[in-house]
Amino acid sequence: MEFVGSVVTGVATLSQTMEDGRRQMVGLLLPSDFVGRPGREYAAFNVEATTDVTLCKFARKPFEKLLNDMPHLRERMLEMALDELDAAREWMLLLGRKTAREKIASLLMIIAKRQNTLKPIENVEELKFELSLTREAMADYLGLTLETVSRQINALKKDGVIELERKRHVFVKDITRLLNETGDDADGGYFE
Amino acid sequence: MEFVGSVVTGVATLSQTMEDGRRQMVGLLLPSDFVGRPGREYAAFNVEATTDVTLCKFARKPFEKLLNDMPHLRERMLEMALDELDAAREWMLLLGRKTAREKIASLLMIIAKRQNTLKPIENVEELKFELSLTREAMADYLGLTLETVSRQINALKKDGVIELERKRHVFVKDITRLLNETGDDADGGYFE
DNA sequence: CGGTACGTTGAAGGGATTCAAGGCTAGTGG
DNA sequence: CCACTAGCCTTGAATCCCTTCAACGTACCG
Repeated sequence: MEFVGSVVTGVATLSQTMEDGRRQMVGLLLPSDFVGRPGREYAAFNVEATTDVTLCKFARKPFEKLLNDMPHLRERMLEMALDELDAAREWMLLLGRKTAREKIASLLMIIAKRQNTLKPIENVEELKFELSLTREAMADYLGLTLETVSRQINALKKDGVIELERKRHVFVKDITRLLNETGDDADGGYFE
Repeated sequence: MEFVGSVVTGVATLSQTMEDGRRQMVGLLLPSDFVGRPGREYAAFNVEATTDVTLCKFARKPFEKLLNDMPHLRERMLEMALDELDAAREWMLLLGRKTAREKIASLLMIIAKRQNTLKPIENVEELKFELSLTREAMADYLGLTLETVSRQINALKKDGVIELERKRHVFVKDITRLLNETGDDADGGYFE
């Protein structure tokens, strides 16, 4: 924990593991996300890269000094922390109450949103993106087993909600169709 | 969302509800917890009091002004947000990977910790506290049904891990015994 | 005393897990 | 060049934990 930083390219995960090996992902770090916690010596969670990652890193101590000198930076940090908290709470709804199928659909939407920078153009109805996670990583994200992830992804494919290419490339013809599978109300903020 | 504030006495909850009624609690607000989000007009989640609550509240706009004038306040807000984020992540492990019994044990520990201000006296082995939540609220906290909550609480009682008085008062003779039921490693930070 | 909110308990059913086997693809070394 | 291995993914069958549905118990209150 000598450093803090920001993801520039690649994907990393934040996770927690129980003694017997059960694992839950608690953070998905995509480009622009912040890593580390100012004002804390130790790390509470495991950070792992799932692809090659380039990081823009700062030594923690000088960074903390910087926080004091630049009020805007701290303002930004607070904003980011609160956004993450909101995301964590959405995630809790997913983990606690959604079905396996809804979980998968939700994850696909989350990844799609983040990768496409989400232009607010309302006419976007198609979507194409890459899953940079293995089935196991998805399972850890969603609180499922990798078998269930595999089955549900293929079920969505069989039902024509998504199309797959080489297991990792997803193509969505009709976004609202996928949106309806997430269990979220209305458009889930996708078009805002 | 015209106000922000801090809980002084009582218990409130932060929750999210799906169209069909499924509900997940995403925040448990106990005395000293902060309510509301500076810099945001609308509320993303429902806040409900589960007991009578006294609140120390501030109009949001002046409070935001205060944040700019007092750097220490913003520092404190950031710290609180990051602590909440850590708590949310522990909660995610609970929701995604723990069994019903582990969930109940974990919830009991969480409430116990917060109500007893947790003196770091290591000799504490007994514990007595009140559940200010209904079975249904616990279910919403844990991502279970209220029936499962009821069954698991009574199972813990039958196994001698806890004792009950009038359904809401819990007495724990042997804390480590309860701790072992949570699925967390070691002491879960209880004695730190 | 009826009504309501909260809690318990039983029986049946189902969605996800567990266990097991096999397929696909890329990289490696003979 | 081609087995050969390793990592990832899929699929089936059986099992189990939790949910669902239903009935009943209890305490409090007008």
